[in-house]
Amino acid sequence: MSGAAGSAVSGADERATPPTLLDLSTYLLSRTGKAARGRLAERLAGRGLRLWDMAVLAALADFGPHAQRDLVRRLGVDASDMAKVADHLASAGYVERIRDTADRRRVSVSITEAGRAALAELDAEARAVQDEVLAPLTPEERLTLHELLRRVHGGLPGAP
Amino acid sequence: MSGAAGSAVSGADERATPPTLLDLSTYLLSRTGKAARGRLAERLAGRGLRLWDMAVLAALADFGPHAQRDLVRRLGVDASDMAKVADHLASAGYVERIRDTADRRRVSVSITEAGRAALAELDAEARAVQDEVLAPLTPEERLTLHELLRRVHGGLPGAP
DNA sequence: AATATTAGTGGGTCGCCACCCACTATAGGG
DNA sequence: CCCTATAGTGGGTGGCGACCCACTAATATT
Repeated sequence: MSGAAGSAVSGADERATPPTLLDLSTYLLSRTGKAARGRLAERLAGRGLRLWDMAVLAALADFGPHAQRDLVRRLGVDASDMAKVADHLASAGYVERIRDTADRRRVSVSITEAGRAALAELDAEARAVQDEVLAPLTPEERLTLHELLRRVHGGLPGAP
Repeated sequence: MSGAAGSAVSGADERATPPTLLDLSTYLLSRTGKAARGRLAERLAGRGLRLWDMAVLAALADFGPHAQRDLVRRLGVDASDMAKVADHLASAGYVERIRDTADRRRVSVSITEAGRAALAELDAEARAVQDEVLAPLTPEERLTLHELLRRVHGGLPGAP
């Protein structure tokens, strides 16, 4: 090959990301976020679960039983999709659905012991992913990052 | 409603995100990243472009002409998809494709003036999104975040 | 009692993304 | 030359996430 035609690209940094992109926090956020999401999703998939499943379990564990419509509001999912997630979690034995006796249209969803156990494991998985992804940072830096991200997250539509 | 059935959820924080999730940097990263990605994609779509188009333009602007296979290696896309992106960019007049005379299998892709102009605009869009998403942070904090993300990004597979 | 509203379900669409395969054209090594 | 490898292309697949609509059951409204 040698010098060959008009193709530049010296060869050393053949795989380097364009600085134009690296200078964009937007890009970095999107890229690292995707990596985090992807890896977590992969691990959850190993257990037959998806990200929404974990979110629902977390909501139930943190705030107690919800009517499905409340889960919908809290998590911002489509009601129809929520029904499917609830169905899936129920068939896995992680949540229990019972008709609300006061308003029989409603279905109250609550987490089971198995669900709590599963959530604990999912949480561990998430932290493992975190350790992978944030490997280049010191513990203090991770804290800093976490706090900054929390503020950014708080500014997004759908979180006070 | 009153006490009613098992439904807890006091009512005030009905839309709050579960702390179990908020405590995970993984989650925050994924969430904020998705927001950034989504908004940028939305803006690019307004110009008939996608994220990969921008990445390719950036690579060409930053490193000069590439054979398609080099773009594939640098950006980690599938060769087949790269062909489509190149095709799309060419038909928009943002890149020029010429057969490499030395190795006629190769197609050398280079950015055009129109392409550079477009990239500049895309960059501006990206920065606008950045301002939106990072609104809660001070300029110094944004810098800190950027640096941390850069380090994290550097640790991901595909960037030395 | 008639009507409107709400909760949950089932079913389907659409766009995106990543991936894979078959195929052509060219190049290079024995 | 023959055979293998490489560059690019076209076409197609499968998963996923978001969304939307039609429908039932139950509740509120008047």
